[in-house]
Amino acid sequence: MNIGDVASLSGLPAKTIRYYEDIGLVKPLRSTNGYRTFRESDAHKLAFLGRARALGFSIEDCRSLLALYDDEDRASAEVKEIVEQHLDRIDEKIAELTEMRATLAHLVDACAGDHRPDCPILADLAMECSKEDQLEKSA
Amino acid sequence: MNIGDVASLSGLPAKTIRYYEDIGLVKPLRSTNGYRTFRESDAHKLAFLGRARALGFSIEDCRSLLALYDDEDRASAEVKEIVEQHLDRIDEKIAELTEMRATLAHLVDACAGDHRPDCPILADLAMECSKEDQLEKSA
DNA sequence: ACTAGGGCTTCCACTGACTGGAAGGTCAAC
DNA sequence: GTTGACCTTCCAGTCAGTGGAAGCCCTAGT
Repeated sequence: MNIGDVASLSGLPAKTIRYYEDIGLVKPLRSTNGYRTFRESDAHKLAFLGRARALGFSIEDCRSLLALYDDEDRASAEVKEIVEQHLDRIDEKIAELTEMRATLAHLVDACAGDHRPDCPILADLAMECSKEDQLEKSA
Repeated sequence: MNIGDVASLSGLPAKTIRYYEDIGLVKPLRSTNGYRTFRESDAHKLAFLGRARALGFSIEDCRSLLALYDDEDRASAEVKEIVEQHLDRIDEKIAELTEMRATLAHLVDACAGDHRPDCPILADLAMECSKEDQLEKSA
């Protein structure tokens, strides 16, 4: 298989596949004309990578997961460990975004959004607020 | 004020402040020895930037918000527009992460996480599944 | 035999928003 | 006068690709 074939099979851009070879995630053969030649197993690995990346795993996580995938004697605990850590990072991000969301929604609500210059959003970002507001915030 | 002073006032690292000058977000003066000299207004802008960045606004959003902050004749609608768009992007991200989270949590639940090699997580990533499983997934 | 096109190759530069570090100038205190 | 903290610039690296240029390879059509 040439790179275009695995690209359509895996859904990954050819550029990305070349990059994955660069960083050692796949090791396709080369035919005499210099073209990369992908085996079935390479195509599987690329599809695996595509799905792992879609689930938000970092490249280094993917590298570990691929190694475990290749290792017949792995302990499933090792896999689970990686996934659980990733899950924790996702939970942190969701919490962070949710907090931002709440603050922003509050600001949007408070802003008239008309032609006048008065804007509680800018006021808040600039912290042009009274002592009461500050106490309220720290509470 | 030197850069160290505004750094502690704004909570931003000095490196970041230099970077913000590089990209034109702040324009401190220079004293004869070459040191940056920050005015009160610069310190305010940096604090503004710190808060906007903490709320997840991109640098380009920050640039627009700062311009509106400086513009006495702004319409608050312009500010609100930027914030609402940002809010939409955040909602998208939360939705994306929440979906990932659900899939991953499902996988973690299904994995024994012991010394044995059998691992539904890897099986799923590899899509080593029967026709029934595929139907179940697409349903 | 020639040419057009599509696919493939490498290499370099760019993204966002910094961060780390090296090499060196400046300043206040001891 | 020297130590140490602070400041300067510049270069390189982060993460995970993406875009583009220059050039080879292969097949189909004329």
